[in-house]
Amino acid sequence: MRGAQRQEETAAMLRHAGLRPTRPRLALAGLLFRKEHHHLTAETLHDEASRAGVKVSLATVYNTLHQFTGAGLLRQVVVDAQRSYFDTNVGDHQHFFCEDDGTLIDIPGEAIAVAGIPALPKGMAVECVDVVVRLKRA
Amino acid sequence: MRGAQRQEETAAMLRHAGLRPTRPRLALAGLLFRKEHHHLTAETLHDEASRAGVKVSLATVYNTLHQFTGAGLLRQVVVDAQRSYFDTNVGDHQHFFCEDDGTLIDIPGEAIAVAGIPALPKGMAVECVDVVVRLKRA
DNA sequence: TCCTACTTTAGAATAATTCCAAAGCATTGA
DNA sequence: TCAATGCTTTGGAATTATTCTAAAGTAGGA
Repeated sequence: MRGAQRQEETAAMLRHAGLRPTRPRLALAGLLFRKEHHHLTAETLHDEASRAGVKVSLATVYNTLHQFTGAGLLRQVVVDAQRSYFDTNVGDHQHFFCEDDGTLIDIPGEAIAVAGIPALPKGMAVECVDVVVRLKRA
Repeated sequence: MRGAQRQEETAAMLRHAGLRPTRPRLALAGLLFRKEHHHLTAETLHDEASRAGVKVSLATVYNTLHQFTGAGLLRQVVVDAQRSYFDTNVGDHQHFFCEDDGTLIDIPGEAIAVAGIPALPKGMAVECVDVVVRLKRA
């Protein structure tokens, strides 16, 4: 049975991340990682779950997204003061952001390069470098 | 009288930006541009105004910050889903962001460089490129 | 199976920001 | 200079996204 096997793989991934493979986490992970990379918000994932017949509270969706982000399974992209996206692609890459429709588009990590970051303040370490190229209709 | 002259300069700046030099706008501009560049939030500017004896509503602070940003007098820096800063430095530069204390530190534009931005989606133009180097205590 | 600690949940609470309709001014032309 | 006109400001309510809370549920080990 395919579904069962995938579920077991997902459970292993969660355990590996130090998270118990609970029903909500398995369901959300299933929705998040079933297909190619994409960008989503807590709200859209919650809706998607509802549509898929999975009943999880919005609070759980937020908890799960943050836990997954902390575990390196997701990446959070802040583009706007009122909207924050989660990206299932945690590889090296950056984003275009269309201000008109709020869409995110990936920029491959091989393409883009940031050079010349100055010496860091004492005792600090770089966690990540986020580049957002903001676009608007010409 | 120095104050009066500066006020007139500020008024000219606002008119040039297509904004009527009203009392609230003159007062806030005075606070914003009186000293070297800095980073602030609507809340901190509102507090600063109160302390300076200027009575403006928070709504007006928000309006004014957005109008100034639209006019190119300020730049908005989004670092966090719940906090957005305004920067009085609209010149070419980027930022370090200390996740621990929520501080912003400038990175001079001469220092940092972003290369390899791919072809833009049809009909789109780059509005700006924002780089945030996220730091945490080592 | 039972225990314990980790999770989920619904709904309240928070925080930042925007909306609203009424009252207040800056500007312009007579 | 003065009034008419339309842009502005205001306080408070409304909105939105997110987090908190306390109680009920569940996974995993002994």
